[in-house]
Amino acid sequence: MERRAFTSPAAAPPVNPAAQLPKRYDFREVEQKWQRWWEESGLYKFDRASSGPTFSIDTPPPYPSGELHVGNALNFAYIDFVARYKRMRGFNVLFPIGWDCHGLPTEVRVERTIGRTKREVPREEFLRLCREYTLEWIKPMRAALKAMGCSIDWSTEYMTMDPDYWRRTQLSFVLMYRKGLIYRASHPVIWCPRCETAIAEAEVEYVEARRELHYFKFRLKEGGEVVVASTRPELLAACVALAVNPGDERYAGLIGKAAVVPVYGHEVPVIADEEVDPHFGTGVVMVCTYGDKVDVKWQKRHNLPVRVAIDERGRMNELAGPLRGLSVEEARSRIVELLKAEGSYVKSEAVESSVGTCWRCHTPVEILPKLQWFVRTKELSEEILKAARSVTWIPPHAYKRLEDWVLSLDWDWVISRQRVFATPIPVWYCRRCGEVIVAEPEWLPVDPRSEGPRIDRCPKCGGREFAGEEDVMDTWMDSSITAAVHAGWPDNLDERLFPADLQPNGYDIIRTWDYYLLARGVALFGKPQFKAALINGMVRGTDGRMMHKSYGNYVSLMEVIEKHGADAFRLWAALAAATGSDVRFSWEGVDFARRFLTKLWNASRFVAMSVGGRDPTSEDCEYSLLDLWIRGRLQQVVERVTERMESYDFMGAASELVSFTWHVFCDHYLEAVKWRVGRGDARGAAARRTLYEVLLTLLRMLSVFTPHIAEEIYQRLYAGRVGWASVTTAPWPQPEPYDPGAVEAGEVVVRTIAALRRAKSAARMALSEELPRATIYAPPRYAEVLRACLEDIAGTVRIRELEVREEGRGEHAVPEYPDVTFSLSTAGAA
RNA sequence: GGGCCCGUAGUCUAGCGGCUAGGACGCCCGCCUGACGAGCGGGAGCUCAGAUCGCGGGAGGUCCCGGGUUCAAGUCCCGGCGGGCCCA
Repeated sequence: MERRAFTSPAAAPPVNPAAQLPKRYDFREVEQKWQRWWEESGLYKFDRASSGPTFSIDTPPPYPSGELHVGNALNFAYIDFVARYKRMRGFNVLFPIGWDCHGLPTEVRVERTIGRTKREVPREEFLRLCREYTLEWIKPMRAALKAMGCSIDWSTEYMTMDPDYWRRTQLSFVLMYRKGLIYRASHPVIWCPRCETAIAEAEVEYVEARRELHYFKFRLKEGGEVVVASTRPELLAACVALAVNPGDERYAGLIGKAAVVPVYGHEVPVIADEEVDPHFGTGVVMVCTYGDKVDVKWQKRHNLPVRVAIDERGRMNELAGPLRGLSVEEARSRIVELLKAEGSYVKSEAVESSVGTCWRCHTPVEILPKLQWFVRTKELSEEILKAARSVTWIPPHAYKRLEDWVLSLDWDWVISRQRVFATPIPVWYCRRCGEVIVAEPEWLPVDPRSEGPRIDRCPKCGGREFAGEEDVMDTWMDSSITAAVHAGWPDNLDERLFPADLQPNGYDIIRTWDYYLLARGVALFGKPQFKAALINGMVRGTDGRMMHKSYGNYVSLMEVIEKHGADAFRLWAALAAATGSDVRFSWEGVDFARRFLTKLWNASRFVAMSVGGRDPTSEDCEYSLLDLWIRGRLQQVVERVTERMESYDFMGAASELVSFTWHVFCDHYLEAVKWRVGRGDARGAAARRTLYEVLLTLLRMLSVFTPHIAEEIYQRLYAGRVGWASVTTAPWPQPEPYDPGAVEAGEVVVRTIAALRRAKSAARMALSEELPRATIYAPPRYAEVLRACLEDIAGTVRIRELEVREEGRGEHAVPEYPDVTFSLSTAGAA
């Protein structure tokens, strides 16, 4: 029932508000304490019943890799800044969390962990293991998000591998199929012959390799011959054309003629294409289906036939005739022999080329045409761009990236994968007539790999036997509907939350995450799934390169948090670089942030000490000019910080807060009130009240970046008198009217005090040593305010007798106000 | 090859047409003040240290190069050079 004690904001927070602040700030203990309390008290839960304005965040579900890296952390830091700020601005914030579970990396890791491949284990068993390990790998990541102090509503947590999420993904498939936006067709895919699966372009690793470039002759049908160079002569059987550059006058006469493929004897046309490099080889390239990605493009562009010579295991098939049954490598040397025997072979030379390989097994990949499921994204392009233009992009040039991507797309989106751990495609085929049976919405979730359709007969031919689709969906099919799912789709879509107010992600996934979300938004809902996209930069290692374990510049988030604390990390993240640009990790930067927190803690100790057991808000106050000055300066800071938070300028907001707290509040104001803060009169009370209130306002704003220390100070110093359960959900400070004249006048006083202290120090006097006498010379407009603050100046600098004169000049000047000068008389002098 | 971003002191970073280009780290010098170094003492204080708490001061910059627009350009335009990301 401990939990119950925490659920009510009225329950006593686990600190004694009257206690003095300990000498040292122990972030290890403090941060965990508040993280636990925030979560257990449900402080950051989205309030479904509330009628207030909402703010919904489409949190990108992290991939359960086992460790939250600093890149994720930067993204989440930004999200949390926004969530906390909006909450304090009075919004009912939805900050959900989920896990994007499916995918090849998990399959591969599971295989490695159990030491067997997915083909050596029954599918059900393998899936069970994938789920189990995913749960394991989520644990440390969930812990890291909590250790960062993210104000996530954990009651929303979901996993894309949950049956309930499957249902949503599959429903989106069914709805899009019904709209005619999904079709099945044969299309080339990148194929790993060792893994026997299609893989995504992103999973191909290009390696530089030295290969033999073979030169051999094609006979022209009308007579004559042409020499072609290729690194893959074994694909001659799959040759469907020769291509030359249209600007290459050597071959101008060749275009349109027919050539005869050596060894095989079939005829292929000579075509012209701008993309042929006339300087490579002989300038004549053979087009095979498929040697590489360019072949795919050329085959499509020139409407060439498809001839497949390689099978799924990477062996040559019947079409390859004499090469049949050989592996690609064997076939390559064999065809060279055959060409030589035929007299078609010319020569070979070594060239450097990049070879696509499977990132997990490093086997060179092939391109094979396969029956696949597609989304008609090409024809949605215009609508997608229209939707994208209605979104606010932060920074604005992020839109350009998306636009370039959309316009450069050649193919529709292939959504089927020959894998295991993913959402199944809810489709069956009639064994007799091949009819496609797509699941009805009420059948979902369903796994056609182990379940049949809920019909007895094929609606077309009456057949009674069905084959379930073995292929599964691209994981982007799961994660491209998150905004809608967060808002309750399909069961109870909350219109207030959809489209999401904020879509935060890195620029590296604009072409995937943002693009797919937009495409699916348009396809399913006729609108974008988000209103604003906040695009963050990448985290680089201390050496400036992308952070990668293999580069040795990897820094673990948990290491940073353990050494310096979550607040230090968060503040560093805010200060490291402008929103949207890359940030370079630096231990010095984190250390700087931590030193600021020490400063804030010490300043708060001073305030606590000054206030003592009194209630500073109920004493009679006689404000001095300096009190009005700091209050005015604070208002300016509130305005600026608010402005910067509104434009997602975290660096601007955080540095404004840091420099004001440190270099205005501590360096000048605190020093200037030390002499009177302990006095029992109305001037002492004014200083105490001002210290107390200014610090609270700063803590409120700082809580966006450094919630733990802000909460600790608030709970110890303020919670007993102020009614907010937590400073992190207190109202954001509103700018209040202030006296600009007092700010201007106070500045003179503060600068004069600083100059006096410097002069005293230059005279090798201890600052605590009393100066017998000093005279300030100032023109009338300054003299007046300086006289009004005579006590402040004398008290702070410790001058027994201080006088302000309007005539004459002293030996030292105040740099900021050259008209103001002064003289000190050190001990002994008159 | 195409698109986008970037190029500011030894390092990192702000600056979005206008006072002597801000800030941080590092470096050098000085200092100790009623929150903000260590030890001793009941305390005024004393001792020590200062890479480790903090304060003050200082050195350090052809704002990548070349043109142009402008009374005025890190800041806008054009062209280079260099770096990065994405795509081909």
